[in-house]
Amino acid sequence: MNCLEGLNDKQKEAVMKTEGATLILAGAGSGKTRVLTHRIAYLITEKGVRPNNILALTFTNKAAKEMKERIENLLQMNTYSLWAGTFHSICVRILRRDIERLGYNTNFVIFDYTDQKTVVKNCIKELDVNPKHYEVKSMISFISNQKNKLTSPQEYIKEFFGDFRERQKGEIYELYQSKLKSNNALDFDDLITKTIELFINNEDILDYYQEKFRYILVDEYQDTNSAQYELIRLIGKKYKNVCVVGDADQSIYGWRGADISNILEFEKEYTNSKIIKLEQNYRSTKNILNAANYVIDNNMNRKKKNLWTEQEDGKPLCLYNAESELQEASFVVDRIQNIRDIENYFYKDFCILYRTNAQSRILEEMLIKRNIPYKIVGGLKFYDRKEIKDIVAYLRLIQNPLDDVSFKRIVNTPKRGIGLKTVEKVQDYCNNTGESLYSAILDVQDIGGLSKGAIAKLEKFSLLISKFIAMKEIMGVKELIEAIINDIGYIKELEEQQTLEAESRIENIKEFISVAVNYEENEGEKSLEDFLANISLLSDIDKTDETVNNSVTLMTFHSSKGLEFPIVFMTGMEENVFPLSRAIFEDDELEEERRLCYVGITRAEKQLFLTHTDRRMLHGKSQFNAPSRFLEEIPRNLIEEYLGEKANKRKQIREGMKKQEGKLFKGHVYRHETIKPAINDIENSTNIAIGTKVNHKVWGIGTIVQVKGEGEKTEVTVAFKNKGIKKLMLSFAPIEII
DNA sequence: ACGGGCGTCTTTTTT
DNA sequence: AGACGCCCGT
Repeated sequence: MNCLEGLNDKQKEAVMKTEGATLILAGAGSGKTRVLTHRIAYLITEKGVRPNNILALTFTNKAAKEMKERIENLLQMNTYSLWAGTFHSICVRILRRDIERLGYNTNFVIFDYTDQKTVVKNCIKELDVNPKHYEVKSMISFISNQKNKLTSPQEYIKEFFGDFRERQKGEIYELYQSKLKSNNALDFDDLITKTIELFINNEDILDYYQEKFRYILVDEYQDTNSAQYELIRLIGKKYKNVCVVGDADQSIYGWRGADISNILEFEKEYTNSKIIKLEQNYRSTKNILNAANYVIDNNMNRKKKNLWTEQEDGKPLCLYNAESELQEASFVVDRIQNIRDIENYFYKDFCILYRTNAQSRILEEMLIKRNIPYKIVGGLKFYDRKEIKDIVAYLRLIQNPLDDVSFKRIVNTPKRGIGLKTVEKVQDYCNNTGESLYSAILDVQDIGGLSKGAIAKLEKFSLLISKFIAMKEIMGVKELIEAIINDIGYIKELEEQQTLEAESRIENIKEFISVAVNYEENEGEKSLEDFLANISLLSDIDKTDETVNNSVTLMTFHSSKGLEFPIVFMTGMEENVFPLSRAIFEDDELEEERRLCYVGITRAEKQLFLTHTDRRMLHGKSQFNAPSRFLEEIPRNLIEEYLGEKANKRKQIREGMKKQEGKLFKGHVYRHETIKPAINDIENSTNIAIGTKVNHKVWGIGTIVQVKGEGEKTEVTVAFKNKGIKKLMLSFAPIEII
């Protein structure tokens, strides 16, 4: 076996530079996964490193799994002792061993976003602060930000003691954290920060892992946040054999705390670090790669690099301007069918990308209508379905009886006549004794103020849970789930409803059981806690059904990171959609959108389609958006516009425009162009366009930044000098066009 | 305790 | 458009 076979010089260098810190700047499609796997194989065979001395951090569990499989193929040995996984799953593994040192139990559960919302809501209520001032969503991201910066609630409160609002935010954070602890629960960020805390407070444990993980590899390094950076720094401090692979141009998780400056920090932290650049792209045709290079070049805040390919020019990019999202969907599906028929591609070779999950619906409907098999990544959120969350809540309470959030979810699901008032009384009791809800109802007589009926019902419930806890000891996960469903009569209740919705819920539950079967067949360890951690740490990519074989893939641009497809459709290429409206006025956010666009383009191997529509239903309203600025950033000679048979009229209009403007794609013509109405209303069109200057009776001069609706209902958003942004009904507003 | 109905709000990406 | 929360009647 030769670990260097088939690699180019740079790749070889990256594989062989095993000692010391290495920063691999790997452009899109430059074979970084290949380098990582070969590097690990090289470490094992050539350097005699034992697999259990290697830690590989990946972005999804799927990537970890694939990496292990490839190494196994390369080396013909099993990689059981190699730790490869996401930051989160690796941290769970570490915490399961030693989290007791931090005062948690090793059977802790992981709280997802829904649980976090519940906890934050409780905190706001309990602290009796004005909920208007502290939106749940922004509190969660506030807390997440603090954790990623490794700021404790106490530190935050201390720092902002003088500022009432900030201090109160700190207090919510503090209460949130203590609630998590009393529930014996960790949120996603805690998995990282608690591991760091464990290391910092326990030198022996840190030392153990420093010795264990002598070689560390980190994939998708551009998307790590400061906490993750700190974690790597701690573990790697002793041997400094840290190899990170990333591409700053593909950093798309800034909103989640990912920090590109980690790349700069890396060079500072590891003074003798070696930087290796992989710039040859093996994935895409010249046309596609050029388009990507041109687009990303518009980002000011970036190091130039030269990504090149030996491949042929390939087909030009195909641009399509639809009237509506329906027409857009129908175009995409037409092309898929057509190309598959004529050019020998399979359905699995196609991928449809969009900016937001909400855009998938129309595409799905069209695919169903035309009988094309497809799978959708994310969006669907199988594990967010009520019926699944209910069953999971049972499992969580069984595995961690301190979990009050799950307790409250299921105490009256299915209906047992235990209402809010009763639960509140138990909660009051618990607030005094410090017990968990489940523990309190074990001695339900001790709780004051409950009616006889309530006591009986609670007793029955506590017996039920106790029984399940006993069953857990002797049953596998699948068996346990089936026992629970039978016992509580969940499916029976649904069957009685006899609705389509109930039917699909039953289907989902069956699907969930097969998830458990799968888990028991494939996973080495088979505990309930491991099962639960497993399902909560799955990325959207991990969750997609691998068994659906030959189908078109639909997903967001974000989910597509790290993947590749022969033929890619980038849909919804419109201002306010992509880039998203809120990113347009923020330079940083706009640049991140552009990187996202770059990620999208570079997914394509052979052919790339770009579609945009004149009119799109968004949030229940018709919107007219100009074509995305990213389209203008692609040189015109790389693009061929698709004009279907119905487009003759359109073609004439466009030809006319071309003559007028001289060029269609040069400069920012589109954005200042009159909003194009749907063809049939052309007679009714007005001169209102984005960029039009208007004079308002009261507010003076302003610029139109958005136009929504049509006809009498047209609503314009105008940015006034010094007066801010106002929404106006065109038909009533006292404005005139300047 | 529970469910229906009405009004309000919000609009991203996710481990 | 859709989710969510609140209120009221049973």
